[in-house]
Amino acid sequence: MALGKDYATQECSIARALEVVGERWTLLVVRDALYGVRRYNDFLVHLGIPRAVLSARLRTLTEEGVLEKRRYQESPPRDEYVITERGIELWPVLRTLAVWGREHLTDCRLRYFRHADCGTELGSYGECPACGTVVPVADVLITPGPGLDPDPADPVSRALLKPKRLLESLEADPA
Amino acid sequence: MALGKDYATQECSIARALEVVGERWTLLVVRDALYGVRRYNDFLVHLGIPRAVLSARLRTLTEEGVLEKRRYQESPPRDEYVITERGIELWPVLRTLAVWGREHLTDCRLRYFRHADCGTELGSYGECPACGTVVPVADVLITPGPGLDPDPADPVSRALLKPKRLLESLEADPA
DNA sequence: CACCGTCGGTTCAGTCATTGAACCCATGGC
DNA sequence: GCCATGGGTTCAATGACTGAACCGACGGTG
Repeated sequence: MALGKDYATQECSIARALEVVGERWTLLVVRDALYGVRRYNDFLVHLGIPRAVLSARLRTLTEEGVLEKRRYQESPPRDEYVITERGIELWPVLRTLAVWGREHLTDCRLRYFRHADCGTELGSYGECPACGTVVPVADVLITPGPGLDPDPADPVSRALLKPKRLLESLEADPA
Repeated sequence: MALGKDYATQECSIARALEVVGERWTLLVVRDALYGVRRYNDFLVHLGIPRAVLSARLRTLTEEGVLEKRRYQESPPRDEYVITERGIELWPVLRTLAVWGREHLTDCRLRYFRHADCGTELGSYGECPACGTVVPVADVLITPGPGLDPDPADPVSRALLKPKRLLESLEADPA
């Protein structure tokens, strides 16, 4: 957080969590990482975030163990940021935020989260109403809704127009 | 949010939600409101937040329909801020944040959330494992854990040392 | 070899939010 | 008359965010 350091006096696991993921942009970076975004430039164009802020967020998220920086080619040296187990466990937070935002703030469906096995839309508690089970993150299928711009400018948004599973690396061809 | 306005380009209900509750302190104000805090001064001492920021947060949360400002006595005029249905629906977000913070960031249990009817601690999905039902917010009992300071300085923290239901107005006698 | 483009950054000046302290005002109690 | 309480506002200083510019390592092209 770091305006006046942190939520100093708060004995509360919510406050502790917000010290890590409560800064501006941070949860959107985690969202993108869950969506399969891994490369600096993809975060950059998809979020429209200043480079300095992105660098700072990637660094602290890596230090906190939410992302892992991984060399994926040697020449030229290139790193990607992959979400860790600790980051994956933030999915319920993002899912519940999405539910709240959808119910109260948007008038048109932007995305659906579905159970990949059967295509049913997830219920409010992250369960599959058809199968009656809680759906693991890797089995969540994200599909576009009617409210989404059908021809977005950046390649990451274009790649997200196709249904895909969470966590699966996103291939954004710049075409 | 309002550093550079908002998350302008994001077509995403998570981003919309964060525009409303993503600013520093905002989710902690909502947490306190769910815990039963209603009065300006109680928020102030419990959060240790600058007065100007608290006033700003209470105003925007009221404008967004998360809190409702209500006159509770006429002379001298006194208002309280009561959480609305829209605010209550943020409970899953705060609960999942608390679960994540507890799992990854704290080494000692600070608070328990229990089903008031049977005393069982809530499961990861907000359900009562004993009764097999999702527990409504008003039936969540919040009880202190071993990691909590047994003799806190401010009256709100002292009032929260006793088990109480969420939403129920908190009586913080200044004693 | 010269030149250009890409990726993943850092640096920097300007703007805007946050902080903490001080001040304010209406009312009530002594 | 005087102080206390609740609920604020104002203000200077600090520090985070923004956007643009710059940079270095490489690869590809002519």
